[in-house]
Amino acid sequence: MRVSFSEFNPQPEEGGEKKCLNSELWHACAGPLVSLPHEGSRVVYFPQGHSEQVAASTNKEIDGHIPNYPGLPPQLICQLHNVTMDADVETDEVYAQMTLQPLSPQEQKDVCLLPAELGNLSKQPTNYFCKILTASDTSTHGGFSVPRRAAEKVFPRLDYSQQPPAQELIAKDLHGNEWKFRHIFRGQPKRHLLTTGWSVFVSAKRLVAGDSVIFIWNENNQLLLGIRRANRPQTVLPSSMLSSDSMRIGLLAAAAHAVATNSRFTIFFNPRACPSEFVIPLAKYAKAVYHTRVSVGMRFRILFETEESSVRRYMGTITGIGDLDPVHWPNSHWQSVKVGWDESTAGERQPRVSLWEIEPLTTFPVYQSPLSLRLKRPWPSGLPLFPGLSNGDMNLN
Amino acid sequence: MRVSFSEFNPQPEEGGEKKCLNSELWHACAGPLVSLPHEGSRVVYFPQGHSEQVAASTNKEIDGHIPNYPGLPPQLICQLHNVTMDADVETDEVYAQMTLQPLSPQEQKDVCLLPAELGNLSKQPTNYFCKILTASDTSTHGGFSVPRRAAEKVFPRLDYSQQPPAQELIAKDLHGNEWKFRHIFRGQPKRHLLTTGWSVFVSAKRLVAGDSVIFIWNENNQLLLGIRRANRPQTVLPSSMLSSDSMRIGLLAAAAHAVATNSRFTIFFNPRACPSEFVIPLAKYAKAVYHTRVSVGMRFRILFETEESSVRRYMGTITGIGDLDPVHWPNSHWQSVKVGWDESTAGERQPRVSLWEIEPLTTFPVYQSPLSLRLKRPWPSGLPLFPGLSNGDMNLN
DNA sequence: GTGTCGGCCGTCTGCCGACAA
DNA sequence: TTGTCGGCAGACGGCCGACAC
Repeated sequence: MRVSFSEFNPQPEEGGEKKCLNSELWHACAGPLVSLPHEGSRVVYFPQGHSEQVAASTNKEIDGHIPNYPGLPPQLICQLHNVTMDADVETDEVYAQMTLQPLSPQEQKDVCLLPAELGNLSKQPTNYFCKILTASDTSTHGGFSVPRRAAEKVFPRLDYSQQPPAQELIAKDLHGNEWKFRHIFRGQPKRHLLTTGWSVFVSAKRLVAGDSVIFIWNENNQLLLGIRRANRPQTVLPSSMLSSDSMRIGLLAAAAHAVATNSRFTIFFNPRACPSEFVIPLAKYAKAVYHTRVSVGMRFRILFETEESSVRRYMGTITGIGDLDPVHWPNSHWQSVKVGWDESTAGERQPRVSLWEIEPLTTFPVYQSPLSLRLKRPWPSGLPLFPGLSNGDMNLN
Repeated sequence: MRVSFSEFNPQPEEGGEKKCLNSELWHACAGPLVSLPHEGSRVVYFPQGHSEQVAASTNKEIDGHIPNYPGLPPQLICQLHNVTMDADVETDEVYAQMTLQPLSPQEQKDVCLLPAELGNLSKQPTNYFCKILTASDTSTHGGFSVPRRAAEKVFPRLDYSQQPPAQELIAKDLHGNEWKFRHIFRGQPKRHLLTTGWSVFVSAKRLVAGDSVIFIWNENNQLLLGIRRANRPQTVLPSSMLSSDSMRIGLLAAAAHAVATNSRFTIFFNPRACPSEFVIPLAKYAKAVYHTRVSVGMRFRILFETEESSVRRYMGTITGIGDLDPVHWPNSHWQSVKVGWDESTAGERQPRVSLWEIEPLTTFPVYQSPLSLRLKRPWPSGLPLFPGLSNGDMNLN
């Protein structure tokens, strides 16, 4: 039996909208913790974090100093004009392209939060599964063993009156290319397998054991297929196009140029390669910086992604508060919190986080007037204190 | 019979010198027209040409404007501290990494040419061959057919008393990895073939018909093996790391930063992707700009590389002289000569060249005092007129 | 429930000379 | 001189249930 899904909805995503891959598939590949700010909202852009992504991608050790740039503040309030989800042509790794426009000095003074900007939900799809490939899955000797719950939840139901039950699946990858697989339920004990078509997919995508595949059954009755590669540190290779110094200067200069000319600039966000998100919704940022009281010794929790692509909590204690790089990026909120982790396995966890990444634990009543908040150091000049807001105007939650 | 060459010279290139691949192999892959300036010499760097390389590599249409950068002149006299020949890890395409330091304003005034800087020879090796792969060469059905003259010139001589004559060849690729091939002389009529080992090389390097392989028998009795890919314009893909705008700003900012701080910066030169060399020996530049008289209507010749990797002459006529981009890069010598080509097949040839690329044809006595030269427009401010030089001091051939 | 293996075909790889351009 | 092909033998791909964890 041949089951075709594309006939129900002949490529709707290439209709009126811009060419942009399926949002659910993108988020499934990006992971449960990754969220993208909304188009049209205002965000805070951190050149320092952007530099870290480039440094991580070029495999250039940060060696302590990420240079700053004359006239470029450590955080930049921007209008987010455009967000495009896409995937690398070579590796299928997902990335987001964002077009940012720094607010003018006048606009920066008039900042007040809009309710629409509060939403920052990562719409992680539910009708999908993600499996880490085993040696047998990637071997040429056989096919792909589908976990039973996954097959029953995501794949179209087999006709079990057949012997053996089987069907043809057609799945679209991140670039819209279709892949055909024979889905069969056989063996002793019975199990779901993908046989014919699987090996060509593995070799075409150059998958190895440890990489993951993601199948999504989306609302248009289409089967989508993404991949997520295992962290192979040596994969990142030095570009032979531009020196890493030029790249790091380039991203700073592009932002500074946009500030100076009140124009737009474009950045790429690679969720799987990037240590931390460096484009944060303005409301999330403001809430964390102005409405969260932190101090040394305070306990907090944070979310991390597990190897199996689910979410778990880690607990830790704040051990210090201060600039990550006081020389080049003074008065930055980027990873300004030094932390220690509860679990010994957390030795590889980053020793610094940003305020908006953590959830402080308080044992006493939470309610505090925002005006009673005292930052440990003065607010950096150039960023307004939201003068249009008084106590109670910011309904954050 | 197994012939091993590496035993004569166990990895000498990784001894005292820096990790740098074989110069002859690099030049053979780069092509006969590509030359690299010498370490320690002075060069002229053209940000405009560098931008063109990046634009060509990112597949971003130049759309007329390559932005300039405040304080960055269109040509920069630099000390060339370091030249490293290397090859891309993914594609094996050769590139050169150069470390440049702009001369200080004082040094720019004291520029005078040294005899050692005159040499700019491309040491193209002689004991090598380059073959464009046929469909049969890249098919899984068979091996590699070695042209007879090539095998006799480059490969170690076979023991023709054997039936059939055969040997094992070991060749090192651009990264120093060894590849083994069975070299046999058989068939009716007799011909040289590479059989066992060839197909794994083809698939590992992802070679297709039209690509070229290069075998070199170097002075250390080692067999070297390079590849040169056919021009596949769609191969260049948009990087998902940095926007092309950021890259173009970045290379300019890196150079400007080096000028401002009197420090070094690093650039990459991709000879196969780059429209024109943008780091030119100072002597070559000076000779072309000061000692070559050009005018509209003058005939000239120029060298081009043929498909078979040899050199041939093209003839043309100068149709205009002036800035390529008068708005962003005024008073630049970069591709300041508009030309027309004699042959109709030259329609795809670039319509502009730089002075140092062409050889003007004069039917009258060539000797002219350099002081009699008159440029069509004043020398751009900031670049000295070699004040230390008088007629006769510059012995430029 | 699922990862790996032995068994067993069938297809494709890869070496050979024939033949022609 | 060399690009492509038919022929052929062997290797590997790939589908199956067995079996163990």
